Amino acid sequence: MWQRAVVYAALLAGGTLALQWLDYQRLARAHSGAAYVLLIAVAFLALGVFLGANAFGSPGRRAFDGNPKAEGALGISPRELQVLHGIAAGRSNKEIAASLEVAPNTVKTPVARLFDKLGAKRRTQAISRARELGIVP
Amino acid sequence: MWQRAVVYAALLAGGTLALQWLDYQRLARAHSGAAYVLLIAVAFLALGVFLGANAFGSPGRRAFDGNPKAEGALGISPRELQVLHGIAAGRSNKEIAASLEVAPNTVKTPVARLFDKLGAKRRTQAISRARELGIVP
DNA sequence: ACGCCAATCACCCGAACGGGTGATTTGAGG
DNA sequence: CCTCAAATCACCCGTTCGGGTGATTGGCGT
Repeated sequence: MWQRAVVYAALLAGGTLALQWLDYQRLARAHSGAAYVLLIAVAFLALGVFLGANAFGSPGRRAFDGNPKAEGALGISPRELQVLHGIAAGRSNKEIAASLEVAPNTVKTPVARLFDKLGAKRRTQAISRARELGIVP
Repeated sequence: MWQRAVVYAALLAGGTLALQWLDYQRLARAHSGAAYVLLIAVAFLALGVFLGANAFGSPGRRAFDGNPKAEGALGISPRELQVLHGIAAGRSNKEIAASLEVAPNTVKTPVARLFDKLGAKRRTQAISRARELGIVP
């Protein structure tokens, strides 16, 4: 995205300089200079708006892909992540176990380990922590 | 915010035109015109970036103000909302009761009513539903 | 006046959870 | 080979939660 914007900027700047050079003789006459400068200003304003919106805007529109850094730092395993998403979706251990096709007792182990890793005492706190860390949306 | 940007734009445009007019004589000489045009272009590019970022960017930076429509439609009372925020923050009934300065038994009533209104069977599900509805961030 | 609703609170009891014990299996790495 | 960690699972037992019962009070609308 930044590469594309840089290309656009280079093209526009290059075009501007080229026109400047070719029209240098005309620029010295009448009032055409003021209109020309305004045209440049408007063009660059539009480019700036485009760049600003794309560079700084709409982070929410990107697909959520978790926070692999935090997951790695906390040592969250793939299974723990699966269980965490089940918890955050509002499901009980029993329901999570059913969807993972394991016994309910089995779910309790990654749950307990998630609590340790997230510093949580209960499910709701684990969700809250995971959201702060960007691990769940 | 838009008003401020418009003021900035008007000032910059006005300043540009004033300089244009005052320097019209100088513009007809040497290469100073190319440098001048580039200066204008850069200034408007910066303004554009600023406008773009603020107009289209960072929706997350706005203060979260809930979803009063959904709250009203579901009939969620101010107390219930307080309790919901406590739940979403990962707190136990006991902790929520302490912060609201009521008995733990008292918290259970709005909790139960939130579950009814959100169609939830447990706290985690209530959080999930409330987030879907935009009631909690 | 009455009815409704929210808020407060107590209590009963079952379910789910969560901390703890333990066991086994598997796979990766040294 | 050994060690370690993850995953699987069972069980014990205490805590929290949640559905239910009930009561009282206060505010608002009819």
